[in-house]
Amino acid sequence: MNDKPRRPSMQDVADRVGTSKMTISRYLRSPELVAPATAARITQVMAELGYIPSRVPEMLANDRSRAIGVLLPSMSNQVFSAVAQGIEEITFPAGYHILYGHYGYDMLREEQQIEQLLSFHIDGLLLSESQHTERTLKMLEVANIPVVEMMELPARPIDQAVGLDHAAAAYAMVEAMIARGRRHIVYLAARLDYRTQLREQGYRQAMTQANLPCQIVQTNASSTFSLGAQLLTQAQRGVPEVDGLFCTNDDIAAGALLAAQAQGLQIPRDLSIAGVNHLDIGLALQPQLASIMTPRHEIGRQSAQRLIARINGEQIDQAVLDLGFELFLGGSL
Amino acid sequence: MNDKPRRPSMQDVADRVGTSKMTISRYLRSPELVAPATAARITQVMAELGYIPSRVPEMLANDRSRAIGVLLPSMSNQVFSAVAQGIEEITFPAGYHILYGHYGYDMLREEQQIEQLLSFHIDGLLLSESQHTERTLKMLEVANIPVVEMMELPARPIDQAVGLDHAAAAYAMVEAMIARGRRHIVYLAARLDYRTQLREQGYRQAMTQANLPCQIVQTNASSTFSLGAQLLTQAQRGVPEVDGLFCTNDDIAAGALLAAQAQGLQIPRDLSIAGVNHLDIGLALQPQLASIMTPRHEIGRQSAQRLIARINGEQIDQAVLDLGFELFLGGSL
DNA sequence: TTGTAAGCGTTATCAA
DNA sequence: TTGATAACGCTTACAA
Repeated sequence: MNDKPRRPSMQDVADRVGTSKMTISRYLRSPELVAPATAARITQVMAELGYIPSRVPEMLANDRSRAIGVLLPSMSNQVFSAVAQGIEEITFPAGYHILYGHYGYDMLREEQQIEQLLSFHIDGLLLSESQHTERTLKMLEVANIPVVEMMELPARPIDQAVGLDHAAAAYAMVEAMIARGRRHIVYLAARLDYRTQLREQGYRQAMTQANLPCQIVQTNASSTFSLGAQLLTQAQRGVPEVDGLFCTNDDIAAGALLAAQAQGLQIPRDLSIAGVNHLDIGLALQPQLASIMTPRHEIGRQSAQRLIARINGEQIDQAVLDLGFELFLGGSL
Repeated sequence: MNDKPRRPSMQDVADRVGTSKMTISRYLRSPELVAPATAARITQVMAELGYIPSRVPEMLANDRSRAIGVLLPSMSNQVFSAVAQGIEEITFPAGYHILYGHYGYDMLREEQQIEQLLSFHIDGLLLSESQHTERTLKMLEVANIPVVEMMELPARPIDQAVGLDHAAAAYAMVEAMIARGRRHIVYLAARLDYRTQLREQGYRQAMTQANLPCQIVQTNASSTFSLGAQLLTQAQRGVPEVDGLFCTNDDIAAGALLAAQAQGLQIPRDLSIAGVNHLDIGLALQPQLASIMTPRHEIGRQSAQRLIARINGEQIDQAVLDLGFELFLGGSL
């Protein structure tokens, strides 16, 4: 009942040219092996028909798709769009197509997405997380494709990892706040993913080391500017003497800063505020927001580079690559 | 030379179970047709091997992938992540996998991405733009798959369109500013995509109708908060008496608002500011940012619904669906 | 309840 | 310089 016309195939091109499909195939990979006259006819017919080669047979025959799966936690995170840009700077010239998926910071959805991507026979996989379900690990083991876990530095990576030490970064920032005389620093945490937890470790370590009490305000809600305002209020209620906020990201930090200013507080005189990732919003604020600068673009590039190297069968020297971080102190400390 | 072990196939499962692969295939589609004992063995072996079915043969045999391509302009735009969420609310229960691509607001990259997606035999395509290259149109015609153009209301859609009237929305907002006594309203435009141009039309129409001069400050740079600050400065230089800013999006508007406040200006007393999309940042500002509320989530849902209907061979009643908009006046007018 | 054979679009291999 | 054939993993149609 479905008499939908099929898209033109290599055979259709061959028929019109008056040759076998093998000649068309050959022309596409090594045009110099085809007689110039034939080649000319082929180009013409392909344009006429709007022929687009199918990658599907290659997937079937060689288990190779020239596609790389990339799983991002969200589709509206500037950090990960920078990672994606870094990835494509490497993969595009190398002739790979990227299949993106997102999983909303949810291990189970990550698992489903990986299953989907594997059913498309991807040649390699870039993940934005270092925590996975059992079944994810099993699937990746069986699929036997190169994998790079981005962002963190897992003790035992699936295959390779490229990232930075989030606990150390948090530690450094909180230490800088303490050095400026802040004593009642509260950690504002949202969307309790693993990186948020790592930052909590760094925060706790810095505070404990300075003999200061740890005060954490957290929620599972996802980060927004408004949430930053809410968390500020909660912090002030729980810790009236609060004089510093270390926020798990810049959205929370910016929201808290704007809300504090709306209350009439002077930043940083009355309250120090720091975020993570050094996004553009921090530069638009007055004072500029202190934040941790993360090498996200380079994480994307290095991850893609190392993934493609492994796809090509090269050995890896070191399984985990630490790309470090820097502090931007701005004017809010 | 490449003795990489292949991923387990249906045949591998069959061998271990001691049956033919047909029985495995049958078990996967209609378990009730397989003897319970056999079924039990199959489940067990599939788990042992970590078997994941390949969609590739189906693509080859039936030209059907159960995958839908979605092209977004960027991977860090909250508007489009809401669209994507709306899409998946429909496609996930319907059993479709989404293949995302992004094209950086560039028609040529859109063309390349479409070619890639078609090579994966997608069953349908959702686009975020209504302007395309000639070759894109040709490819889509030949591919003969359903297409929905999201966001705008093209006069002659490729197939179907779901969106809103951006010119009318801009007109309404500028009219509201004029009604509040603003006379020197400048349009701040960044990333000169088609929607930015449509908004310019609306702006011009409202200003002309009120016998006011049109003043436009534009740049091809992509929107950031800092850019909003820069464009404000440019506007002030070009139009010293400026008393209103209509901005092509909330990022620009928020950046301009913060910069204006840093200059000591009172919003809205000295300057009215409005944006587009009603993002969370606008609610965190003081005063809250006037903005155009766009039904992006619903655009995603409706687009997906209508695409799947067409994939299933249903007829379309109306080719273009207008989902409207509302104004949020906030406190910045 | 289970099995056999053919075919989807392309390329590697071998032959002409 | 070009062509014939087999193979990739799975499903449909048919047979047992």
